[in-house]
Amino acid sequence: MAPGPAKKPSRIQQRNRRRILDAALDVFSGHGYRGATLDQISEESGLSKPNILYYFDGKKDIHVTLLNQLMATWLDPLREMNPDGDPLDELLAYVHRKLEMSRAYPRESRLFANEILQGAPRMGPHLLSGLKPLFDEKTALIQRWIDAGRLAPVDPRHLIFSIWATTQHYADFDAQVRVLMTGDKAILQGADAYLDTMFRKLLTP
Amino acid sequence: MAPGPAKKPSRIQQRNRRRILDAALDVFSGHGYRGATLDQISEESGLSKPNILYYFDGKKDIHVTLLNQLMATWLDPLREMNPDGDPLDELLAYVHRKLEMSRAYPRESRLFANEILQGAPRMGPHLLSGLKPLFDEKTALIQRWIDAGRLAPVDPRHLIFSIWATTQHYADFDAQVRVLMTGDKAILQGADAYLDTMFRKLLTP
DNA sequence: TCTGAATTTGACCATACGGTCAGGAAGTGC
DNA sequence: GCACTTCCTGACCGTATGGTCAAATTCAGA
Repeated sequence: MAPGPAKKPSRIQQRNRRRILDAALDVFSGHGYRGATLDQISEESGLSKPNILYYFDGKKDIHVTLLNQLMATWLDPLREMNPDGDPLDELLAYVHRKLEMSRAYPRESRLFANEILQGAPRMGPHLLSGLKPLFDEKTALIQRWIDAGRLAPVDPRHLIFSIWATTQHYADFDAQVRVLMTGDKAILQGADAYLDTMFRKLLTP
Repeated sequence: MAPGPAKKPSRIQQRNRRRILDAALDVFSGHGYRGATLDQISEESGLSKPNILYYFDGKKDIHVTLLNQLMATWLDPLREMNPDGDPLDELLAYVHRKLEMSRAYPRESRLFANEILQGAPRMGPHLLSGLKPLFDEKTALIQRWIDAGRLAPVDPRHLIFSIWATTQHYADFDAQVRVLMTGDKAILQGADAYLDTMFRKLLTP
């Protein structure tokens, strides 16, 4: 029987569950759900396959756990956008935070991209219940800023999309970016300056 | 023995190879390379599994064929950027063509995204030999336009990245976009107007 | 140190997968 | 109609995969 949810996890449980999830993040983000195997996760984590299944109810359970963890922190940058701040500053800060996430958590970005790319079969409800409300809230906020003349008039929804697309591109398409930017060490730094210019010009009233 | 490359393909061969590739595009773009199975391609195409292996040398052969076909047409919009045209017009037209590709060939876009996401294991050389030269050529062209004062000064490489990211986003993250834009039928039309504004403001000197 | 619970493992299972093969069905040219 | 090639299929194979289980090992508290 897998450790029930009632009792608090021992130190061993914490350590091994973390190991498994870390290895699984590597494997799932690199091969997609179906392409990932428990044996790979086993090898990468250093735990035997049956032992992994002692800590998780199965492959799907591991994947779902990862996606839940991800959703919990992935939207933080958007959540932090402050209605009382300066609109342009807030949005540019959001772009910056989002790009920083690409740098710090590329595997998480790719895990998410894989799931969406395949039609979000294991995440559809989460998107609707977790992401949609926040998205609606923030697009409404941006619209209010625009109506008040504090931002240039653009469709807030497409604005958010373009921020996500441009920032996540550096993590998700890393293999391509790397080939095309051979020799340039400071890719993300250049991206930061570029995106700042871009969104500043777009949004300045 | 699979049909050799020496003889011209019969009508049956043309039809069945096309069927297989079309089905395979569905399956590969939706599940990634490892996640796709010959049985799925078999069912989707209406051809038996051994028959599929009569036309192709194996799963890998089908995938490679798709990627080659893709590369041949995928870069056309970029290739068409005319050095003698008006810089701003050329770039905005490129954005428009790229977005149109997302609308017309979403499966191809996702096939490509899947491959890059997983580190381009079967496409790395292609990127270097096919994409890199074109990328270098066009970024150099844009830089010349900038040096001549005909475009606002931005990093041409990040400019291209941002065009790819924003346009392909609507195909690759379709599942997410659909959830967040419930009710809006004309998503791509709105995107077209938004991106036009965005890049116009960015690039106008 | 002893004891019961938590942790770990080797051996095993059913299924699914990519691929093969011998032979049958269907075209094609004469 | 006949012969020859092309096209197609059912049955099969070796391997990989997700998962199970009984038994062994380790751990934590008294």
